[in-house]
Amino acid sequence: MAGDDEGAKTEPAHDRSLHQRIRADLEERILSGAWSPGHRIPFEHELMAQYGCARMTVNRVLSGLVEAGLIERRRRAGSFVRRPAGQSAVLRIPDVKAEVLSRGETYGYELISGTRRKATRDDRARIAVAAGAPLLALLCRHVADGRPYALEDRLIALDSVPEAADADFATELPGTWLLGHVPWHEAEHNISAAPADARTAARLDVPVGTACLVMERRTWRSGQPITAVRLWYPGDRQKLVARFTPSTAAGR
Amino acid sequence: MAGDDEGAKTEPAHDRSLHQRIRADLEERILSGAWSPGHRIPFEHELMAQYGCARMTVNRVLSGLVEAGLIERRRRAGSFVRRPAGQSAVLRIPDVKAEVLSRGETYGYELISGTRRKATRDDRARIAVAAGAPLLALLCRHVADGRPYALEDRLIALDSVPEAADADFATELPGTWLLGHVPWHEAEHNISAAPADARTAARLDVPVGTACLVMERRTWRSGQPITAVRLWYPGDRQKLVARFTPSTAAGR
DNA sequence: AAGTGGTCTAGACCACACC
DNA sequence: GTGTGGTCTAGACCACTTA
Repeated sequence: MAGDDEGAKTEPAHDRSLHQRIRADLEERILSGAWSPGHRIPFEHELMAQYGCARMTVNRVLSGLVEAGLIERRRRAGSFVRRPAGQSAVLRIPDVKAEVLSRGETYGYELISGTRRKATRDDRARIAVAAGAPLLALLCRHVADGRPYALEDRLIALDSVPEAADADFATELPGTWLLGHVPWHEAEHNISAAPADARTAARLDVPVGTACLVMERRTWRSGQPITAVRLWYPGDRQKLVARFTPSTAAGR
Repeated sequence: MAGDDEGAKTEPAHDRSLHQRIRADLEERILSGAWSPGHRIPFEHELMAQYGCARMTVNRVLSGLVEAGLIERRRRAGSFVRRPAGQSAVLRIPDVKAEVLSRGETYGYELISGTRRKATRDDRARIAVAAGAPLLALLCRHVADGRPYALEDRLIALDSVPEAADADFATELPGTWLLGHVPWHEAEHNISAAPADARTAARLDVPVGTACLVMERRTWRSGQPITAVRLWYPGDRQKLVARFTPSTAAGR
């Protein structure tokens, strides 16, 4: 009969649904090392018997473990604990304003310059638009507690986002504005360290040559470049934090 | 009858399974902006009718979209396209050897020093062990094409990984050895920029003050600290690359 | 009260890999 | 062949939320 899942209801078991409990059970065994990499975990029909549930239920759990990168499955052979491949991490990059406010500092923003121009050779190394395509080039400063916090050097492809030409970036953050107008897009981040050149150092109010964290982000939507932004953070003021939890991040 | 999924077999449709095609359909609508944030997507029973399939099938798809952070669901109300929150990215941090080899350069490794000591105050700021707990402190150099590539400054908690005392880190990479002995663990990464101090600069063969990317990683397993490592990369030689694909990374 | 999603069942057919 | 996972069905009961 449908619905009379014995294991699930006769034992309330902390409110979690059956598949969540099975998932937690298996994850615990894998992450604790009780089942080390390469170990063959029970077949679906064995888990069905152990938990007294339908095959669909254990299948759902195992599919989730595959998606999380914890196991791999081979027909006829079974399911196996994966070896964690390399190190992956989920890096959260909040927008600069939220970042400053979360540090309990006051936030300020200034548009230093905003110009419209046709893509130069240098621009095209940063953002993959056609030669001569119209771009909006912005330079802004983010300020925390009155001190320069980060310098933002951004290009926006006007072919992809023509409305940007009419936006007022003196009052609205380019990143926020873009998220509102082009909500979902792919992104690639490049993080490196570089010494501040004379102009950058002046704008950040740090000595020339100060080690800076440079975050470059290029985003596009279905192949169309949207924007390329370079953020300069004086190294001692900024840290990027990333957390890695095996069950969340796939090691694939 | 079970198995006679009309949509799936009468139209082979590029080999993908039914739920994969539904998933791709919905994702395309969301990511293209056709369904913008806040939009209510069809109810499960409507999707059942549209695709001529069982409710379980569309439910599976929608659950996947929730997990991917693309939609949120509310009982009685429906399912809604989420607004992408902040910027998240999946950062892959390969082990240094793989990193060098993937650049097509030859890889070399040297153990500069390896000492066993009781945790000092400074150590305990980096790795949360008890005062006086035994630590293994390693200093190693990674070499690419004969040039110093990165400096690795690592602490290993011997209380958590006693076998590390007997490992030969002159020949075996500490990171690789640890992955083999403590396969799954949580990690936290801190990425910043700093100028190379005199000793670091000498070991990396760069001028003092060179902007370096400093990656600090602390890992533990069920609360037990395992290792803390600090990797110094001369800024101009190293970039961390992260990609963000909405359907992969949850914006939660 | 009604309608949504959340979960689960007990089957089924199929593809694939190994024997 | 045989046994595994991959997928799908046509129901079902329940919890929750909104009207």
